[in-house]
Amino acid sequence: MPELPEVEVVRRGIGRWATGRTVEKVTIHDPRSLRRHALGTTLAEPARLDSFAAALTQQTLLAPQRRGKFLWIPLQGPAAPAESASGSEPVQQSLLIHLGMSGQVLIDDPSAPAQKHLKITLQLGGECTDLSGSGDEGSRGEDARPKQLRFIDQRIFGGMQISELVASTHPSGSVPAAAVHIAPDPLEPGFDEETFFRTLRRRKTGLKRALLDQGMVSGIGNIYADEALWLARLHYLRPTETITRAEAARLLDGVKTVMLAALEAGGTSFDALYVNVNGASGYFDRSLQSYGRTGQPCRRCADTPRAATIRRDPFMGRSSFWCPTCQPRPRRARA
DNA sequence: AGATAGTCCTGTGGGC
DNA sequence: TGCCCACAGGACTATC
Repeated sequence: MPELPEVEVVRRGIGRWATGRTVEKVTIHDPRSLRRHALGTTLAEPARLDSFAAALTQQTLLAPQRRGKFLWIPLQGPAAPAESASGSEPVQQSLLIHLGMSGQVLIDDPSAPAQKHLKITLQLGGECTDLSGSGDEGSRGEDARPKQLRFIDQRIFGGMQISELVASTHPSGSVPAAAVHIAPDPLEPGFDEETFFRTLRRRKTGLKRALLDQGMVSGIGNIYADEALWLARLHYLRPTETITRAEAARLLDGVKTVMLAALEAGGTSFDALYVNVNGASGYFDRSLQSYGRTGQPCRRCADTPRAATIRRDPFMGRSSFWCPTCQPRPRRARA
């Protein structure tokens, strides 16, 4: 399940291989991946899909951005004839991508066979202008060959849409309108711990529910929520209004620790034409401390007199994993 | 405002 | 072997 680290790996991959390239052709293999595109407009279905292709065609892909699990590519139109007469600021559009549960983005050779769950293909021309890639792979000549950006999604919880950029505290200065309700993520330079703490205290809900609320803090999914809570030694049902400043700091520390570790494990794995994603950053199998470890010994208290095994509780239609010794259940629990 | 339930999907795996 | 069903998950909507 792609959470923040996996999305960041994808962002870097797209930046390395697609920045500066121009969309020459858009193919929609499955319109369900555009479910959220042009929502709220009165466009009839065929026109709605056409508007996606039209908004992208001949646009240049600028450096991709991310907030939480939301990924977007700002678009730049063909050099417009002097339009300053109108005086109004042109609206800048972006291609907004969410990977959902099973989304992948690949940069592929056009001749590569279609993947089983291929949903959208962008034919890319031009040449990649990103200079951050290591010089040893992807020579200039290779970068100038036609490529395809492919969106693949087995379960179709993810999708693409065109969304206009609006001013924001995001480091890039803007976010897509369709993602304005998403809070800053803990790895964002402007993330404010004090705001996080105060928002948390004002809530009257359970700690994990708050962590999963993307409007409160973004980028955290079910897996990393459990891992961060384990690291911070906090129970997932702790009422948010009882969290102390020190506990909030510990929690954020846990969130950042697990995300950075996953990023390190997954960030090295993407290679030339395969912008890896799909959750499995390589981190999952090896380093998880609580998630999915039902009945297995907790690695922290294992050698103590109170050694416990990881428990699994049903929670919000999914599961919560926790250690009864390290994360004692509060007297007053709150879902 | 917050809680809850329902919706969108498909592959996997357990039970029989 | 094969069928059925529960389950997994993020984000959004509707309803209370």
